[in-house]
Parts: sequence; C-alpha cells; structure tokens
Amino acid sequence: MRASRLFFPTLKDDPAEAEAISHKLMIRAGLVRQLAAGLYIYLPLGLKVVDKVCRIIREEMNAIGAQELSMPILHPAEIWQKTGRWQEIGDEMFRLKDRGGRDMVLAMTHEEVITWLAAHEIRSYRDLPQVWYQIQTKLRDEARPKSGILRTREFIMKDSYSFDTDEESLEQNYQLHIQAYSRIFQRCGIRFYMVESDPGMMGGATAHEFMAPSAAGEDEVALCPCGYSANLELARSVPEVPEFPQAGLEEIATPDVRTIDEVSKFLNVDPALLIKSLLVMTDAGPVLAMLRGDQELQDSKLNRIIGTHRPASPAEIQAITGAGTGFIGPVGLNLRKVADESLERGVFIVGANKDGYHYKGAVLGHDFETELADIRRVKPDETCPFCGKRLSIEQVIEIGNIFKLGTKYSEPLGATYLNESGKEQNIIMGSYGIGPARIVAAAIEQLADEKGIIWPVSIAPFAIHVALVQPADSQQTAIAEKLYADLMAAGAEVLLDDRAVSPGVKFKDAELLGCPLRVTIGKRTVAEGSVEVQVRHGGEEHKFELGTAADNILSLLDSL
RNA sequence: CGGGGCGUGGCGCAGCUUGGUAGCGCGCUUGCUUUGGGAGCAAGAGGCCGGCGGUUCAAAUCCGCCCGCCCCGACCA
Repeated sequence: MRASRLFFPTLKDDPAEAEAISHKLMIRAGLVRQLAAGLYIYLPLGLKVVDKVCRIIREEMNAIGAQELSMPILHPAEIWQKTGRWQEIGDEMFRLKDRGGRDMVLAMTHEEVITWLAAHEIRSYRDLPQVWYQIQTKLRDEARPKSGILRTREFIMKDSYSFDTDEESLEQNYQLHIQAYSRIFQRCGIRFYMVESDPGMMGGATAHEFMAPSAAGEDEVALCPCGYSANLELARSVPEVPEFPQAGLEEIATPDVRTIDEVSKFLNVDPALLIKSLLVMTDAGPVLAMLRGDQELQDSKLNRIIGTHRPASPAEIQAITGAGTGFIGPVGLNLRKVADESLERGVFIVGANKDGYHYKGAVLGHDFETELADIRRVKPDETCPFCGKRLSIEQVIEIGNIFKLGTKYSEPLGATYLNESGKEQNIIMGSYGIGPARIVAAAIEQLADEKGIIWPVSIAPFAIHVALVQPADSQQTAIAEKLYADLMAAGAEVLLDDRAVSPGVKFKDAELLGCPLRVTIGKRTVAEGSVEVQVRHGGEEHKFELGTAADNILSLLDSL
C-alpha cells in the first residue's frame, strides 16, 4: 500500500475527549473515528488490525473443531421471553417493534438464538458434541460507554457455544476453549491472566475470564504466585486477625464521632476493632451489612446473597435504626443482617443506634446475631486462602470469558436430545466470548510508548513501513520502489510512504502508526548503497546493503 | 440514574467575570523556496460561537429549558 493513497488521517495533538492511551492513539493514528457515544467507525488501518485479530481467532477456533456460522442481530422477543431474559435484563437491551407491532430485540449476545437452532436441529446423542461460533456484532445500550473502543454500545464479538451430552464432555470443550484462548492471546502478543469469575447474568456455575493487565481496564483481579487468580468480584483472602480487647458490652459516649476513621482516632484503637455497619434497602426490606472497620464492602458479593439493593438514605437510616449515619450497629436491631465472616470471632466496637454513642465489647452470638458470609473486598497483601502467600491486585481489561451454562438455556427453549436408551435429555451448554476490539486496545495499552503505537508483528496493519525521504529524487524513488516490490513479492505487508511531505512528518507518522520495522531510504543511504532499518520496539537500528536488503529485512522481521 | 466538567472554522484552544458584531496555533488551498525529525515566506479559503426561548438598542458573553460529549460513581454478556 502506498501512503499517498491510504486513508489514515493522523493527528498531532491528543483529542480532547480521550483519556485512555489506546483511545488517544487509535484516534491519532487514524484507526477509528467516533460517531456518537460508544459508536465508532473503523477506518482502513483500524479495520485491518481487527481483521488480523479475527483471522487468528478463526484459526484457533477451527483448530479445536469449532464451526463458524452467522446469526441475525435482530431477534424476535419471544425467544428472550422464553429464557426470562426479556424481563431480567433492563435498559441495557435495545428493544423495538417491527411494522406488525411485534416486539423485537437487538442482540446483546446469542445464547437464545443458538439454542433455538440446537433445539430445532439436534435430535440424538449421535449429533453431539458440537461447537458453533460466529464473529458478529452485538448491541448493548451501555449506561456509560467509555475509554474509546473498550466499552461501546456496538461491538463485534467472537462468541462460541458448546453442546454436550454430559458434564464430562462439557469439561472437555471448556478445556479446549481455554487452550484456544490462550493461544489466541499469545499470538496477538498481549499479556493476560485467566481468572475465576462471577457467572453473572449468563447463569451457570463455573466461569473464567481472560484479563489483560492495563491501567485502562475496568476490572481488578487478585493474583497469587501459587496460581490462584480471581476477579475481585469473588476473590477470597484471609485477613489478618487483630488483638481483641475483653468482652463485655458497654455503652460509650462518642459525641459527633461518626466515621471509622473518627471513631478509631477518638478511642485510639485499630480500625480493625470496629464494625462498619451499612444499611441497604432491598425489595424485601432493609438489610444491615457489616464489615470490619479496616475492610470495604464488595458489593457484588453482597448482591449474590441479598439480591439487588441500594444504600439507605439518611432519612431511612434514621427511621429504621433510630440513629443517624455513623451511629448504627447490629445490637438490638431487628432486621436481616449479613456480616463478613471475619467478624465471626472477636470483640468489637459498634454503633449503639443512638446518636453520639457506640458500644464496646460486642461479641457475635452474645450481643447480636447475624448471617455470616464473605462480603469483603480483597486488599493487596492479604493472604491467599490456598497457599498462604500474599495476594497482589492488578487492574485489567476483560478480553475473553468462558461459562459453563448447563441447561439454563436448553431447558426453556427445549433443546434436547435422545440418549442411548431413547430418553429425552437437556443439552448441556457452554458459552465463550472474545472481544477482538478489546484485544486491539489491550495491545496498544500494553506496548505503546510516548511516540505512539508499537504493534506486535502478528496484528500490525503493515509489517514494514518504508519511509522514502525524498520522493522527488529519482534515485531514492527507484530504490524504494524496487525494495517495496521485492518485499511484497516475498509476501510481506508493506506500507510505502511516498507522500510529498517533510521527513519529520514521515518519521513521526511512522512512529505513531507503530509498524514493527521502519526502513528509511534517503540521501544518506543512497550514498552508502544501503538502507537503514529501525525496529519500532526498542529502537534497534540496522544497515543493510542494497543487494541483500530485502532478504535481511525479512529475516529480521522473522526474528521479532 | 447520581455527581462533576466541557460544547467557539477540520483539530487543539483563547475570548464570557465587566454585553458593542470573533481571535490564536496547527491543519487546508495557491505560488516560490526547502528536503534525514512535525520546514520558510507570501497570498487565501473556512465559523447560523451545540439548539430553542428570554432579557437588552445590542448576546459567544447575562437568564431559563433542552441536546450532545467526556470523567467519577452506580450499572455492566
């Protein structure tokens, strides 16, 4: 491709609306343009990179026996009503009516459709197992699109679905996907972790996510050297146990001292000796959530125990507990309570449900009763529950996920098969996603430097960027054209910058675009009968004689 | 949905406090020069100042409503 004909509008300045590195660079390098919040146009270079990622995905999916198909984006509401997600999912699903007044939905995901297909076409255990996949557009009316292409309202996804007769067979397909995913992310040149994850709205019991470490990520994971790794939504840890004082409930005056910080300073005690009491409201009434003063609530964990909830307002707190914010506690409070398991043993200071007062010496089982559960957020350096080493926490981009669905979709949609003894059984399903655009963003986030993008060879829009310094010079042009033709003939993807712009602009654009190798042909190299080659990642420079330049460039490329 | 910020040529911004008919840098066009790190000189083109309404002799500027975009939170296959 010649740069003089390539549509790649580059920008000198960072766009005002971009925050994330990948967002800034994708716009500056002319990969994408934003149409509206969460809606992006992929320009030629951006599309080229996404296509390369998709090609790798296809190769690896095909390699585990998955078969590509394509499903509609527009669905009849009926199948979503059958699985219950029509009701369960709220504003995040785009809904519309067709001319006949029938309810339709725009696909957020395709479990319903693929299961409909399986219900119609799978009859016998002899038809199983199957793995079907597609790379297709998904639409979600995101509450908050953000970070460029990381969270958008329309995006493509590779989604695959496995259909098995039993759990063991599902486990095999699950493992095959783990293998395929690992190879895909490796080949795309990004660092990633596989972590335990919350099945969430997908349903099912087992789920893992593939996470690429990046400051732009929206998720956090806990990691242990022993291999334990989990999304913070469900990560577990063993907290330090403090020295507790004597038991014996006693009211103490704490005038105008409300927060954990204030109380611990006022009483000169470790925050871990206090109970943090949070009142939340559910459909079934108020619930008191309790944590140690040095801990924070992991809302997703509480959510799984008490369902959807919201913090109580100050007025509600007053009405329900009789005290204001900062003075509430479990003692004498007759409502549902959920305490973090770290409160099971110990002697704590708690709010007295009376303005200006706390109790000290409160003991679970003696002074109050509560349900116990893990509802705290893991903190860095807490102990791993499996090996005792220290956990670290990293910010990550979710690039893929895998779920064991079981019969959550096959049952309501009637996807069954006849087993060996002629008995009808529900098909056991799995569902597996990858976000190609997120892989692209993660690669940029993880590798870029202050000059621009640095592509891994496997997904670079071009492998070699030939900078022809003076296109007006016939000698330089002849050399560049020959090299361009030779490299292309050898199968390499080459961008020839033949634009009549100043050398500085060419070099800056080459760095911004981030192709793995930049070949420079100018006055200096012509005089020496050589070409200059710079490796974008690391900046290493080489000089190759003209006669063997193409071969040397290609072997240098292979070595990257 | 809650909180905050922003909206002025293609891009990045100033002007708004104290109303008086729009400016800077980059980019773009033409010409000449230049040619290994975002070139120089000269001449140009390009803006219903997000929208609607109000106040006023007069609104980019003041007031109200709305829309859009970004950030934090909630939410999130």
